[in-house]
Amino acid sequence: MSSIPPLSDDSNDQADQSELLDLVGYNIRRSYIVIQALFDKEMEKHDLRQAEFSVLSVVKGNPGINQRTLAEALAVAPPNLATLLDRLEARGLLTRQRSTGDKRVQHVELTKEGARLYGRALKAAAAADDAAIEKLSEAERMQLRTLLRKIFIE
Amino acid sequence: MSSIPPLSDDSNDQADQSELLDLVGYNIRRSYIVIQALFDKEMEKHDLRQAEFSVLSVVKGNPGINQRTLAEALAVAPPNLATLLDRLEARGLLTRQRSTGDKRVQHVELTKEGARLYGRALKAAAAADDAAIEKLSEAERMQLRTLLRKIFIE
DNA sequence: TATTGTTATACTCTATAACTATA
DNA sequence: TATAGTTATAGAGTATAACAATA
Repeated sequence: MSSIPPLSDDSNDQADQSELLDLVGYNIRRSYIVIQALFDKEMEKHDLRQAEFSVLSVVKGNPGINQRTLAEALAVAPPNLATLLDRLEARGLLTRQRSTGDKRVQHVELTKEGARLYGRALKAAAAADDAAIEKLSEAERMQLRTLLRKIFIE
Repeated sequence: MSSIPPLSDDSNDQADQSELLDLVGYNIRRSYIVIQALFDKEMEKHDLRQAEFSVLSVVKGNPGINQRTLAEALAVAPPNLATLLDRLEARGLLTRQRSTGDKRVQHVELTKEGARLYGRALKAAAAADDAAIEKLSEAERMQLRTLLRKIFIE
């Protein structure tokens, strides 16, 4: 006489999450988790966090940018940008220079060392990016960037 | 004789961030910030955070799911799931029931109140989602979900 | 009065180590 | 020994209030 096994504790089950997957927001969130992990792992080598990398990038592309414009471009709150810049300045990666015109304003620029580090970090960032989207064709990658941009560009 | 104006403090400039925008990861990050803000605002009405909403959703779709499977499905660390469930259970939205087979396992289910709240919250979530992707056609929305899923589905 | 940037601080999210009880 | 779940805690990220200096 065979005994009836206990009800499954669904030990090896995969959960159905179809309602969540219908939401674009949830798909963005999950993708963000994956790409963030890959990015952080690459960036560790250069001792840079995401926000720090993006600061270096925008400062490099906009030498002498002021902090307000920088904070706005990166969607970072001004108090958090201040401490971000403190760290990067202490590491000798950038400089803050008081404006001669409006003395409230500070102009931010990369140092040579900052530009050098950013150059290396950009390659690492591109590598992480590639790893995350390895399953996408070149056309799909372009498409993805375009679609996402419609969400956050005003 | 006209005086020369001081160098621009780029007061109204927009920063060039083309190198960042080439990275899919950065586009995901920025979109995530936008959609998250819309989502949170909608969810406030139901006193639910993102992680709490996703727990309710997966439990509703998988009644009796155990915590390990739930944690894995949502990419939430077990200790954080435990405190998440504490709060939801204290609010009477779900129950944890010790398995009769394996007494280490707990089975999670929504209460009637939990199911009711989730029903309302899902509508709010869909509204936030729609607001974020209002510029996308139906075909583009589908496309976006498909592309993103290729990043985080193993 | 408004703006740029700072300091201090609090809150949330996420991650890890150490534990329990069961298997 | 390994697994399910918990507790405690630390860290990072983000947000707000109050301030100083300048416009």
